[in-house]
Amino acid sequence: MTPGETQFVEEMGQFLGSIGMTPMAGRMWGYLLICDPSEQTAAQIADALHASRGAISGTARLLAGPGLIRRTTRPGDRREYFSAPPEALDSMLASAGAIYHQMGAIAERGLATTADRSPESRARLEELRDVMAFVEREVPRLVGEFLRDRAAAQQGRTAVAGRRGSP
Amino acid sequence: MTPGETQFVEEMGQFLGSIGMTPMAGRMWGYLLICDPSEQTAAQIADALHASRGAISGTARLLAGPGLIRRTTRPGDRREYFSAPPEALDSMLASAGAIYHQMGAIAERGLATTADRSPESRARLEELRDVMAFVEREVPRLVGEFLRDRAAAQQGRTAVAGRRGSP
DNA sequence: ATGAAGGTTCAGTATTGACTGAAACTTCCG
DNA sequence: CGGAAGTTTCAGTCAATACTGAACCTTCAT
Repeated sequence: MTPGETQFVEEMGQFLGSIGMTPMAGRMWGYLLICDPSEQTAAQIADALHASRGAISGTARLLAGPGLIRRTTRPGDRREYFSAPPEALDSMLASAGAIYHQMGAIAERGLATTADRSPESRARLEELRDVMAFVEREVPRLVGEFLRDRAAAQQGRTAVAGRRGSP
Repeated sequence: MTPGETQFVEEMGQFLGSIGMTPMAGRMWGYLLICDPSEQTAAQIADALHASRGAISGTARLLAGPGLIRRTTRPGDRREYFSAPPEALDSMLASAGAIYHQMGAIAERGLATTADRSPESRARLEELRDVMAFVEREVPRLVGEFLRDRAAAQQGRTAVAGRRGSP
């Protein structure tokens, strides 16, 4: 890896580390976003990140859970190949949505346990719950829309690219 | 606090703790969502959460930064009062948006440092950047829309409530 | 079978960072 | 000016946890 790539990987590590994932998860995902070829073995990743195989193993499970990475195998090859698939972004936004869901659930439980309190007292929690419910409902719809549009645009671009360079 | 309220506060602490904030920040915010009266002094909060003054002070700065809590003062009262204002939700969603922004920025820097790589190699990062840009742009718009609608609904409900109970 | 290679698990370590509590600072009152 | 009330700062402690590395398990080739 070039110094710039190392820095990118490290930044992603710090970033995902700061929002609840482990730094190693960020590094591994970051590396899988820029590596060539796009599929890499555990040994290759461990080597590139100067990490132990144990860390890669555990982190791979962590990332594969919410679908951030894909694990593939090849006939006649006992190794596993990891990659950051295009669907990873959907998965990431989906798990972001899960956060809103959790928050809404906590608010709901809070409301249940303060059922006897004054309406003004409960208003804050009610608002929290309502906003979370709205975001949880609408954001996936919005993102789905975007992904559909982008897929269509991609198709168009490919068709144009096919005709490219023909004078 | 009742056991149920304590549990709510603790859940919020664990939750915000798990996504990058400190547990104490979650507890404090949770407490400010359910406390009565809605404005509380640092001493009251420290007492309710069995926490040190120092922790409350530091956490208050942490929460006030992104606007999750409001600090108010009263004439002839040297104490500061903390509360979770209605705008807190906007602020929260805004700082959630900041996360997408950060991610987009990291992707952008990654693209800058891999400028000489093949298009296929950079496609993953480009997609990440594009999706982040889209979410960062559209989600605040969506939320703004919701808040406006809710404000309007609130107004209507208040008018109806004023006529309530008159057969 | 036996061995090699890939993968997982887990006890141990090292580091991080959240919280405490005391001291210092600020602001207001007598 | 002296002091009391409130707040902030910070060094120190303690707990959480991310990572290492060795042992173990599994699968395939010879």
